Amino acid sequence: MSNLPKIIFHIDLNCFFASCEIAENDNYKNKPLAVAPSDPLRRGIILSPSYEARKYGIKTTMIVKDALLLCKDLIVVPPQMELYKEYSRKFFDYLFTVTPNIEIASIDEGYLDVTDVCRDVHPLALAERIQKDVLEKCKLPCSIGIGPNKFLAKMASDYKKPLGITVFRKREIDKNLWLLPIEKMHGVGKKTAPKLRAIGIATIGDLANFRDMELLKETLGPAYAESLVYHANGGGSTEIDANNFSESQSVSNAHTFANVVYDGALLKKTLKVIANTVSYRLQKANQKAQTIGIILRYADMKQINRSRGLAEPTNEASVIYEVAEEIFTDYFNTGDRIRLIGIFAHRLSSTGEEVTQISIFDNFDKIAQEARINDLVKNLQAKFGKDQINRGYIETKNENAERT
DNA sequence: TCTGGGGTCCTAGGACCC
DNA sequence: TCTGGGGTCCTAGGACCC
Repeated sequence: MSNLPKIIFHIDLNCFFASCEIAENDNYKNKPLAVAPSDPLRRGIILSPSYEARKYGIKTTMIVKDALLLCKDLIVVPPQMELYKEYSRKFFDYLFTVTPNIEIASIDEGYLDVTDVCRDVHPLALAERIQKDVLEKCKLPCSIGIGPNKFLAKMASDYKKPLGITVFRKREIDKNLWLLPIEKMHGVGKKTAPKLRAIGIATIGDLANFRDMELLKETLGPAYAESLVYHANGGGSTEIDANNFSESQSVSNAHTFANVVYDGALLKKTLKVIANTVSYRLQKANQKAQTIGIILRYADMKQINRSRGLAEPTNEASVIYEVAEEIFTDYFNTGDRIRLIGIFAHRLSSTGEEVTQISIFDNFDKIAQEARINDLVKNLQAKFGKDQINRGYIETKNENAERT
C-alpha cells in the first residue's frame, strides 16, 4: 500500500559560503574567490572556493598559500558565519513555501518529499521553478537532484553542478549511477574506496553487481557491506525527518594552536575557555549532557577522545571544566605535543524549557573565544619569550608538581 | 610549513544484571 | 552449585560528511 513511488528532491546550494559572498558584493562576480580564515596566527585553509577559483585547481582544505600559488589574483575573504546563516534561513524559508515535507540535511542542503506537489506539476517543471526562484530571491545557485529516494536524489544533485537538474530513475541506473567511479558514491570515503579498488571494484556498477558477498563483508564489515550494495542498486530511504535539526546529539568545541603546545598550564586555561563555550551552547539549546569528554590531537595528527559519564546531567561551565580537567590530567603526559584540544558533550537531554531556536542556526560566534585563547598564548609568550612558546620548549613544571 | 571545525552513525568489547 | 545466554549500558574509536 505504501509502495507508491515517491518523488524526492535533493537541493544543494553550490559553493555555499563563496556564493553568499558573491551575492553580497557585485565586485566579486565572475572572479576567483575563496572563503578562508585570515587570522595570521593560524595556518588558513580554504573552506569554500568559488567556481571561478576551482578552474585554477583550488579545492576545499587546500592551504591558502598554495592556493595563491595556483592563482595570484585569488580574492580571499574571511568567513562570516552569521551572514551564511541568514542566507540559509532565507533559502529554507522559501523551500517551506513549496512543501512542509523538508529534511534539513545541513546549512546548505535539504531533502524535499514533493510527491503530493507533483500531482499538479511535472517534477522537472517544479525543479526549474525552484532553481530559478532560489537564484532570484536568494541570489544563490543550486543544483537539484530528483529520485525515488534520498540516496538517488543526493547522487543526482551531485551529478551536475552548478545549476544542474538531474533525474536518477531506478530503472536507468545502469546508464548513469553505475558508470560513476566508486569514489563518487555517497558513503564511500577515502578509506573505503581503496579497499574496494583492491578487490576489483572501480565503479558503483561494479559494486552493485559484485558476486562475492562474503569477501565484501569481510572487507567492510557485514552491515556496511549490505548497505553499500543496497544503495549501489538504487535503493534508499524515502523517509523525510522534519525534526532532523531541532535537537542535536552532541555539542563540541575545539581549538587548534598556531604552534604545537607542550605547556600543561596553557592547555588547562584553554580548556577553561572551551568549557565556557560548550556550556554556553548547551544552555542556549536548553540541553544538558550526561557525558563529557576531551579531544587531544597530537603534532602527528593522531587523535584521542576520552570521556566520562556524569551522575547528573549538566550544562554548567564549572562542572564541565572540572571533568575535562580531570580527564586531561589522566591522559596528558609531560612532553606530549598538542596541536588541538577540545571538549565534547554527549548523551544530551532537554532541560524541559522551551527550545526557542533551531540549533543549526545557533553556532557560537567564535571571535570572542579566539581572542581569549590568543591572549593566553600572548601572555605566555611575554612571560617566557616568543620563540620558546612557539617551539614548545616550556617544560610542564606545574603538571609534574600536581601529579606527584 | 602539510592537513579547520562541527557534526553523525556504527561497532566492538567490557561490565553488569537477570 | 555450576553454567550459559541475552540484554543493556558505557567507553573508545573508526569512518564519513559538509
